[in-house]
Amino acid sequence: MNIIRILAVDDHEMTTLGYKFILEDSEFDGFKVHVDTSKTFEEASEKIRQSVNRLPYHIILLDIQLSSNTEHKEKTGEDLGILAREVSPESKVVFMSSFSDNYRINSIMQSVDPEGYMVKSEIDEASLQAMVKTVTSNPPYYTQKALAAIRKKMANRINLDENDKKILYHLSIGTKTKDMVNHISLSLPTIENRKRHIKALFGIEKQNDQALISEARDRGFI
Amino acid sequence: MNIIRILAVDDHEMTTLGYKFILEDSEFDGFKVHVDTSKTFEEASEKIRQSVNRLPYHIILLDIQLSSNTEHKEKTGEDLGILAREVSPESKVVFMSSFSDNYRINSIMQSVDPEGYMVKSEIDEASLQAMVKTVTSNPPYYTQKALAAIRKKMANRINLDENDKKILYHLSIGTKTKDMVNHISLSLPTIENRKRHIKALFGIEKQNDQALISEARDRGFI
DNA sequence: GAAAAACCATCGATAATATATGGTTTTTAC
DNA sequence: GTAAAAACCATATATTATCGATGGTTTTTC
Repeated sequence: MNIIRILAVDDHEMTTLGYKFILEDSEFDGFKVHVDTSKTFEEASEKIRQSVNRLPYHIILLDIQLSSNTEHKEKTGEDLGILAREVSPESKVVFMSSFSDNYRINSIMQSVDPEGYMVKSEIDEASLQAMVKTVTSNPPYYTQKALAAIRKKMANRINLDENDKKILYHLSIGTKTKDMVNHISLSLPTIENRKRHIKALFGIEKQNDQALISEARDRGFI
Repeated sequence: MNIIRILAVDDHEMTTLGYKFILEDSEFDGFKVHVDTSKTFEEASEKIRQSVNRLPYHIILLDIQLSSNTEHKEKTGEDLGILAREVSPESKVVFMSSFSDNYRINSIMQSVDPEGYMVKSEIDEASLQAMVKTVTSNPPYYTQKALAAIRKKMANRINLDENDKKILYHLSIGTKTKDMVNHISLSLPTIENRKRHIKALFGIEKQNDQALISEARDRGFI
């Protein structure tokens, strides 16, 4: 009987234990599952590094929000995914996240391109089992909310460049326009100009920022 | 018992009859299914137009390749999808296509943004039933091959404009560079320049067109 | 090996973008 | 309500990117 080795990373131990108990008790065709767990970025990256010398993990399950030992640098599950791709390219990466917003999902789809993305509210025994089967045999596996976000993005004809997306992102988290110059390498008038330009693209000229944010969210940018 | 009204459009009658027999014989929770069929663009568009005056179709299943009565204008399932969106916006649109190439799927995701996309080789009784359930309650529904194409596209950081995509498309169907001026409103030197530029973006400078095509296919553009 | 096509480099023209400046309108905070 | 802050807008200039013309070299194709 083959063994599928899984590493589950989440700062809430109950969550990873849930995955472990469900998956190790499940019946699969032709294989059994073994689940390791980690609670921090450092612990998980160490386990991934060590695993590649012996038997790499088949699947790595990652929460996005991770509490870190070394508080000064905030490392997320996304960083862990990027690291996993580098040191353990054979492993399938699956995100298990509370986030179902477009910006996050789009970002992860580009930086990691994971074999799976599950929104936590949609995870249950059946979907966990289906995820393992699909990811090992015929990826990808996305739950419905992740799919809906992906669909929104795909349906979009408008393609904004990196700076435009940054502007929208900062707007959405409440950064003041005049402070954006500290995060984006553009001058203030240019940022104002681009905002006006994006509004025109969205067909919401002469309206305030709230309209812009809500339209951008609707179109899957944030 | 509620009735879910479906219109299935395919120029091969056997195919639509297959959908009809399977779905009308299926057991669903709380509803039954009735399937109308059409073989041509004209017949289907007429049925859709008439339906909105009485009871619009809940779901419209569209093949992409359609033979047309009036041979002079080639109307495809994609055009029918666009038309359906206009005249019957309540209806869910699902493509049932042999095409699983990225260019086609991307194009349809942008022009129609369908609630479902099924690659024909992946259609069976179970997936048909799952599609109807998902599309009516919580869209979208994509089969694995469609999902794989969508994933490829999403993972792409590079965004090419319409002209670039046209160039790649024409390359892929064997159009000669010097003939592209007839299909794209750019001069020959500009097209050559853009090809060089795209190659640079893809990291395949100083290589021939075959490499460009294969890289573009790999990245989900064609 | 000759013709066709693709490829490349340079250059002037054009269009898009960035930024500085100075102003008006709207929000926000007290 | 009012003063300060922020957002918004218009104009002008500089910079950059893109286009397309020309003429050449290299590679394919038959």
